[in-house]
Amino acid sequence: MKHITIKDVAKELNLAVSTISRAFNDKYDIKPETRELILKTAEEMGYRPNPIARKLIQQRSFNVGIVVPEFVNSFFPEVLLGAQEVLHEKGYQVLIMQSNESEETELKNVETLVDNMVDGLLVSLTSENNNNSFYEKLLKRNMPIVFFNRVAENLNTSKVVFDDYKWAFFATEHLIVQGYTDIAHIAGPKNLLLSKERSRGFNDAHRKYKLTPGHIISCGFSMREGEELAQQMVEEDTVPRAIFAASDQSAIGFMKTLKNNGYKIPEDVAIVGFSESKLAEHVCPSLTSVKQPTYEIGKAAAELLVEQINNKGIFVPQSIVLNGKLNIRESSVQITNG
Amino acid sequence: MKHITIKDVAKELNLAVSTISRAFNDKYDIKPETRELILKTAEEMGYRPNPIARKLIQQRSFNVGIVVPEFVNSFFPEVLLGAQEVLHEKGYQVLIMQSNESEETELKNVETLVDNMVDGLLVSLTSENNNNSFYEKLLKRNMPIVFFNRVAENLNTSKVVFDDYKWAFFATEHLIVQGYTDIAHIAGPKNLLLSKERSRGFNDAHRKYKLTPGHIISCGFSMREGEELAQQMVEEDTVPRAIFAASDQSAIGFMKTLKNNGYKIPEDVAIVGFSESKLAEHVCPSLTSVKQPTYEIGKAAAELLVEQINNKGIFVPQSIVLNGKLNIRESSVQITNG
DNA sequence: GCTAATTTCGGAAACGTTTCCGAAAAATAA
DNA sequence: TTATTTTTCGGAAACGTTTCCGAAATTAGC
Repeated sequence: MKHITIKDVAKELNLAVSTISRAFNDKYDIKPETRELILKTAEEMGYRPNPIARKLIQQRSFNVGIVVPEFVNSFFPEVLLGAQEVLHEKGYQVLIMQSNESEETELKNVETLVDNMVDGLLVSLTSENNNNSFYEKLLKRNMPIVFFNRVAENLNTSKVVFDDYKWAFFATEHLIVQGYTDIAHIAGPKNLLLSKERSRGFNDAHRKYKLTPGHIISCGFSMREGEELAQQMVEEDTVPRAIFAASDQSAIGFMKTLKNNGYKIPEDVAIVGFSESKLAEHVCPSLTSVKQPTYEIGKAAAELLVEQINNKGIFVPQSIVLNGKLNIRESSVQITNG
Repeated sequence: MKHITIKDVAKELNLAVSTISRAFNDKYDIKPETRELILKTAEEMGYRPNPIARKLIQQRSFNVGIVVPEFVNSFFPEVLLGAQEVLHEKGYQVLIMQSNESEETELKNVETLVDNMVDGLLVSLTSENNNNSFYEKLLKRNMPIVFFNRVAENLNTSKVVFDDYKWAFFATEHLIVQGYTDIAHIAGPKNLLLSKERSRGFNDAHRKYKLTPGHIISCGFSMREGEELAQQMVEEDTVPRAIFAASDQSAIGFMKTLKNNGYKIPEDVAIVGFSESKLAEHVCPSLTSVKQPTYEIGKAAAELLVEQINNKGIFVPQSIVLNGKLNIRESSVQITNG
């Protein structure tokens, strides 16, 4: 690929490169007519300023990087949509990388993005995450970073999270109110803050009703892991009367295996999930789930980031906590009650 | 963000920058000991060669750009996973952009990527696509591009596609064989080649059994559009006995609206989808669908691309056609037959 | 020990921009 | 008109690399 450069335009018009540059950068020490002329012939020649060279000289790129742990489920893509909208609006291009739930590739992704001089970073941690010294270093060097959804507790920067505690509480309460007392919690990966928060909500809901909380079983977010857990419980005959799962995926996997083993949902066991995946509404029976404001998470995170970028790293870290909604569906409604 | 540069390392060791550069580029005109020394102190100082400067001088980036029309459904993310695997293996970093099914942002995305000096492009067109002169120009300038899944007929470059014709044929045949004769086809967006191929398969399957093909109704890929279509058919009382939809999303939307209007699936109308979304297996009733080899599509496309990159644009365009599988489920099995 | 061949390194140009400084040109003031 | 201010533009340095060319240092050949 041969790129047309500013020099080509300068030669064509018999002007200095600095003049061409001025025409493109809207500086006011250029005569309007020459500016028009330059812009016109540049357009004709197919010239576009090379952002690589621009980055090098300006030390800023108007690119921001986003790192997500995965994107085969619709959750993160939806967040990305929100982030992308505000970032495009403010003139940033968005570079997306995904870590495949591996901390190692997560770090590589961040390094690539930093090396490519992104102006800021939006990141959601992998479930493997347990060492944040890398992020600490970046933050010390004034790299604007905001974490979203899967955040690290001890990092001193802006974050936008969902109110996991509250909605785990409500989801559990929904089961309790319907008369269930034997409720187990399929928790998320241990090192994630959101797993802890959801477990805490689960426990506190029990406390409110003076019940002793049921088992909390740590589990991954995937459907497969939900299936395996269910299989194990079926074999050990320890299937509880109700389940509150930390993800829709594990909830659905769990439900599927239960159905295959002759259990009826919700008659035999009631299930509620978390995160409102696309599946929840369409699964049989449809799955009660907590809906997170995905799009808004992305928007909020992006807005905090541009603020950080504009303030060149001097800022007060903010934490935004967003609200959700419990969508009650078939999988958790007590039918055989009276 | 202050970056540590090659000059800093040179100063620290009292060497010329060119020497430092040699140490990092494995050239053989450097003494092994000094090389070791340089690498060690560079590591200590936290120096990493700036890829921006590198791109500028080398005119290549070891980045490839991928642009997809959307990624809230799992199809494209899965393709991306495959592409990413082979590209990482070959030393490329992957920059992902999504076009939101808008041709305008698709073009902007491609421009951004080109401006950022990606070495090659993997693209899947938006459903709006109807003008490929931009891609033609790029190809003339020797930009390596391979299209996948949603390709343009008239562009002279490598493509990897699914055998849409064949599997649309099989899917339709599956319905015919079970005794259905009144089959409608919910087709995809008109300007997409894959829509035409799927319609052609639909027609030819009818021909094989000497049946006159049913209605072909053009429709988007989304669930909402499937719902709207169904609603309209219900009101006009033109609901056929069987449906072959060009996407799972539209199939599921269609099915949902039908169910809400008292139709029974598959007793009243049989449905088969296309693309094997995550939903197909979990929906009620579960949806018969054609499974595409998403991961393999990504891998094949990526391999063709690196080949093009290595051959610097001098290559013979290849078209790879991949095979699939029909997953037969509840939504299409004729029960009330005897 | 001397020349010749080889290895190892430094200097400088280049990539495509932006930006600073100063000079030329134009506009204004006297 | 001349002097002064303002506008408009050109030249050159800078960003952080790589790469070419040549010079110094080392090794080999005799």
